[in-house]
Amino acid sequence: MNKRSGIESRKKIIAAAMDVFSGKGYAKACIREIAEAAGISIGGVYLYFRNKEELYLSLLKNEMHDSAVKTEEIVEHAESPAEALSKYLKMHLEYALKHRELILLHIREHGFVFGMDIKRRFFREQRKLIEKIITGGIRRGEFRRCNPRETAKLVMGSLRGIVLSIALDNVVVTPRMLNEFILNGLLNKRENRK
Amino acid sequence: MNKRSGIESRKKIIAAAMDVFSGKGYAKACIREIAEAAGISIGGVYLYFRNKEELYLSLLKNEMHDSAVKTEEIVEHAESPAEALSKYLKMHLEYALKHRELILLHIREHGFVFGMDIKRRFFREQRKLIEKIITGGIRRGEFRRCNPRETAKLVMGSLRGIVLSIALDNVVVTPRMLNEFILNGLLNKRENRK
DNA sequence: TCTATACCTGAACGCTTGTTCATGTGAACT
DNA sequence: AGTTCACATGAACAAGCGTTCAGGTATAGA
Repeated sequence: MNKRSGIESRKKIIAAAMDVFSGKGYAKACIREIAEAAGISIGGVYLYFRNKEELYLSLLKNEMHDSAVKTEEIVEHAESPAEALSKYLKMHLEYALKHRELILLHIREHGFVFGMDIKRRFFREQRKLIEKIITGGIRRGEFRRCNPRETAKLVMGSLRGIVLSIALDNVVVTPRMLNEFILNGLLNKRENRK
Repeated sequence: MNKRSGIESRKKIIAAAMDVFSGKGYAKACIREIAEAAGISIGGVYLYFRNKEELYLSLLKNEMHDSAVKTEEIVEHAESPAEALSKYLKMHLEYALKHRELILLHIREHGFVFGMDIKRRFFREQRKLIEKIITGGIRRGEFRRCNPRETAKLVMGSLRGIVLSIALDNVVVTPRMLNEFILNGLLNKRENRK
């Protein structure tokens, strides 16, 4: 392992790119800024990544992998569907608070189509996970009857909006609030009006 | 009113810009494409709008006004808070299905900060509207006890995510599904486990 | 018809950005 | 010390885009 290995440089570029892309979006992030943040020359970036797009996609893939591992793990150990969903939501929220980079998966870089397959896969897998939880919850009588697939889509859509609001607009949301909202909805079932 | 009035040209530019910005986002939309779609010269666009940013902001303002008028109207005539919210959600969904342009208000052009005051105002006003509905619903016993302000934020965040999913990813969501989701949440209150 | 003015055009300009490539350097090996 | 090769540099290039501006035209009024 020689001293001037490219491995370190690659890592630096990835870290810098993650920061710049997360903060500025794909369009406004420029390779010069990433290179500078990485302490690498502009031409040096191209020793490791064919182009800007490939760099971005590389980050997406990393992020997706990290995220997927975490969510499966957490949900695997829950005692009930409601708890599983709670943990899922909590994990996602906390991750969003600590890792701005998550928004790369949630955000839709308007006007750019590459990476859509990755993002779609991320959403599909997350949706399936939630669907599974919902289906289990219905079977156990914990969740009301509904179309698990469609409902999972709504949960994912909501989560996306909320994660984006947190990451981009500094909205404050606690896991408990979110949990209450998703699990309980708005109607007052105590009254049992319907 | 002379024949070669600038009024028509201005309208054409606005219509074309709305289409291009909605479809491509701010970064990828270019003045040349807008000019061509409007049937106006590139330099002609600058007779009416000082620059690209001003054009975009002009669209935001129009869209915000249109949207606000519609929502106030609909909610004003509802018989109950639950109905008001249902109508609000329905209107928003249907509008999103028919008018892609709505996403200009919902989307966060990552990396661009102008227009944020407009978008924030839009969100604040919508949130207040929803908060009012929720507060009324709680008072009437229709909605469960919760913090109306925080919950309104969650409703808005969710709606944003869902609208974006519809507009950008062609997710299918019916007003009824959304309504059920927001009003009922997931828990099975029939069981009254808690 | 002439004049003034509002509307209009599109080539040119200047800037930015992604990318390339000629050149250089450090490290390891002989 | 000389050689090789992986890593690295940054000026230069080309393309794209926002914007400008010299020049043109249509319209209305005198």
